[in-house]
Amino acid sequence: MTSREQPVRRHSETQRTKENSGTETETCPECSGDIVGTDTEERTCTECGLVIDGQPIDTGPEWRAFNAAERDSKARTGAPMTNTLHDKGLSTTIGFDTTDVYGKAFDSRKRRQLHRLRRWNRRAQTEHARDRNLLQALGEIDRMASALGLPEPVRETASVIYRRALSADLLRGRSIEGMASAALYAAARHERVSRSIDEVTTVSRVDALEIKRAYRYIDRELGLGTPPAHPSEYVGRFASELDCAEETERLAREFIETVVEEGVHSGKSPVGIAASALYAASQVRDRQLTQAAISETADVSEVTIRLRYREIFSAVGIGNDR
DNA sequence: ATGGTTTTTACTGCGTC
DNA sequence: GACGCGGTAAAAACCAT
Repeated sequence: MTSREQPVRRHSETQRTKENSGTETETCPECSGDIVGTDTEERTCTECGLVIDGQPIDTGPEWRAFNAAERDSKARTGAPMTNTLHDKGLSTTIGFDTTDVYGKAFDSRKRRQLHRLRRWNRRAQTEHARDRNLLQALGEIDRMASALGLPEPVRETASVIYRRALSADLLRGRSIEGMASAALYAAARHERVSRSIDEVTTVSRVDALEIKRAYRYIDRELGLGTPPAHPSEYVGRFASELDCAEETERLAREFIETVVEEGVHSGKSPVGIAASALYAASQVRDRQLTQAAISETADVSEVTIRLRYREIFSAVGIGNDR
């Protein structure tokens, strides 16, 4: 202990700085030191030891229980509210007691009735949950699709995929967001207007890893058999984003055709090939595009572009005469 | 988990404007 | 000196097993 006497006084008036700014910092009225402690315990000043509002709130129960059964019988509250359930956890559940409030056993007629009630109650709830789930997911798909400029048929396909996943019970423990993103990603590839995972990520509320995981899961479980993305699916967008010459884009597409026919592309990322083909084409024609610029818009490293475009050149039979 | 392949990161050096 | 490019080694990511 320090030799300094710690003053213990009650003081209910506190100065609050930064009134409405998220993190609330309190300052001691005596020495303007920092106040530590939460509502449930004593709050004290770190500098002078002044106790602020020293009447902690006990959030626990006011009764005591010595075993689980006793706790059950004394507790008057249930599970906390949650937003992860469609009804915030506030739905009715029909218990499994076989006795009425007086402890008298139900007759068989009553028991059958209860059984029916339980069943319909459960059905109504899960139907409801599914509807809400679907509604939210379809909304998300729509939003992301517009953001990515994907046409109507892709949204259709995405909804179908999502519905299939839902009815196949693939949603357990997975986020609606992630699943919706994955469904959209898969749909775009099926409709041959692929977007990269990275692109989907930019408009999704979940990260790339989750989308990837969800995608692989539904692709496998639903037997989607998603075809590999063709490099030329990316060329158009990259070209317009870089606003390069029409002719360069056309040449890039030619290169890609050749490369694909030769099979040089297998195993390599289609995005990288598309980017490199553009670079290669630009080198042949006007040399307007830099590796850095393409790397930026296509999200492919410059190294990869270098590696690929050399392969492209040798595949299309362009020597080192640039 | 593992191992093979591809991609990225980080860095260095060269020629040009 | 900044820029565009090439090359390399090592790390990281990816993918099938």
